[in-house]
Amino acid sequence: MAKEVKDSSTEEKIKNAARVIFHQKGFAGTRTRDIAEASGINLALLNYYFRSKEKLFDLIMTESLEVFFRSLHSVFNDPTTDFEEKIRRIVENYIDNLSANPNIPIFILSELRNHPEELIKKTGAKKVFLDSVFMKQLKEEIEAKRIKPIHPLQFIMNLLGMTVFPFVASPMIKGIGAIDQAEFESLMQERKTIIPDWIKSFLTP
Amino acid sequence: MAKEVKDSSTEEKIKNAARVIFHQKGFAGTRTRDIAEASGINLALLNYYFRSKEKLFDLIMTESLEVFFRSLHSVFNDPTTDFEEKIRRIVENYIDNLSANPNIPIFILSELRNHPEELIKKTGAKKVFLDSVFMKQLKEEIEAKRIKPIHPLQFIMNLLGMTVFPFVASPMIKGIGAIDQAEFESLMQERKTIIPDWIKSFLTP
DNA sequence: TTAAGAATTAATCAAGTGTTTAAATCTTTT
DNA sequence: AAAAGATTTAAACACTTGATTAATTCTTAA
Repeated sequence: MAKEVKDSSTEEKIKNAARVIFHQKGFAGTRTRDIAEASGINLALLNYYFRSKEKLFDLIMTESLEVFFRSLHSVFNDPTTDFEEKIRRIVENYIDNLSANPNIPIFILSELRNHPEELIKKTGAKKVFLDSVFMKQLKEEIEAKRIKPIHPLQFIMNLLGMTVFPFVASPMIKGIGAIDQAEFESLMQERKTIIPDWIKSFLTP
Repeated sequence: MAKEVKDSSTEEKIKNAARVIFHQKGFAGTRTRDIAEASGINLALLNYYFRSKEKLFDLIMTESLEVFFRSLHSVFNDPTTDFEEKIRRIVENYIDNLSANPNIPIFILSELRNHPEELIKKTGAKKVFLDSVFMKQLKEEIEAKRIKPIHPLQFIMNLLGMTVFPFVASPMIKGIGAIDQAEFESLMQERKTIIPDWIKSFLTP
């Protein structure tokens, strides 16, 4: 009956440390001893609670995919918002999520090279993106000639590129711009409003 | 005096195999035995020619940074091309380079999280980007009110985001779009012309 | 209170990993 | 052709790493 205590102490401590380190160094770069040390627990407890490094990793990865994809599902499929409004919400939602978890994109994308198929399947990415209300609305807007014709994937690449890439490349951005974390974050906040503006301007006929 | 032979056989074989595997799996995920096997050489030869896994890695990383950054230096600083022309050339140059070396961006960016400072310094990124003729021209265009005002870093993030991100996220793009490598490449070719169009459209006042 | 189960610990194991060694083979020079 | 040097090889070494074990401490239920 130590379930409640467990969830909020040892088990959770391990998971939190694991998330930070996995996000920073990836699966191969992370040693179970690092996780144990960072969470202040005995090495054996990692296997006691999670069976193996890989099981723990899968847990963190599933959670991370949830943050990266699932939070968008509702926005993409909200029937009550129009196309423009969805763009604003997607960008804002993403930038908020990634500001709180800045290492998630590079973590997911770099692990993705090792197991592309299964991870993609896990996300249900196709459902979330291409089969969404958002994409239907994009096509409608194009048919109604309210926006310029564009391949849906080209559009998604622009949207994600402009929104996600700065987080993937943040050390590089900070380096070439000679700015610190605070300035970087402020630029990201600014992007919440200007990315939708840019998108609108290259979509309008 | 076997120097000529050496460069074109064993040493080069190791380097080529190392490049492929490092690009795919990163430093931590690569085992020297994998490199040896992939290049068909005895394990000890890796240390015979390159001293250590880390020295070999540094060599590959330096080369990769060269591809990723230095090829742009001349384009960024060409005084004979105007602002618009430079955008076209940068995008085309990048897409050509990355089509030939699609794993370089995710490789560099994921290794970058471990050693941000030194790697950034190695690239001379600030010189290549912010202090370039290209950025001077951007400021001139803004002052002359020929384009909308924009923070140089915001501009660079859009340019790189739209150009580089698809390569970083290619497994994801292919997954969510249900397309194969050939279709992906064709989309990338298309982007060579449409990215400059998009940029132009959101820069014009 | 005490027995039973859960949680924690230090020590250890077995496999994996980067590297080295010493001998063998090949190449070049005289 | 023989000596000297470069290259290659199989084997081993030293260390790391994920995982397990067996004992100990803590917690809970009767």
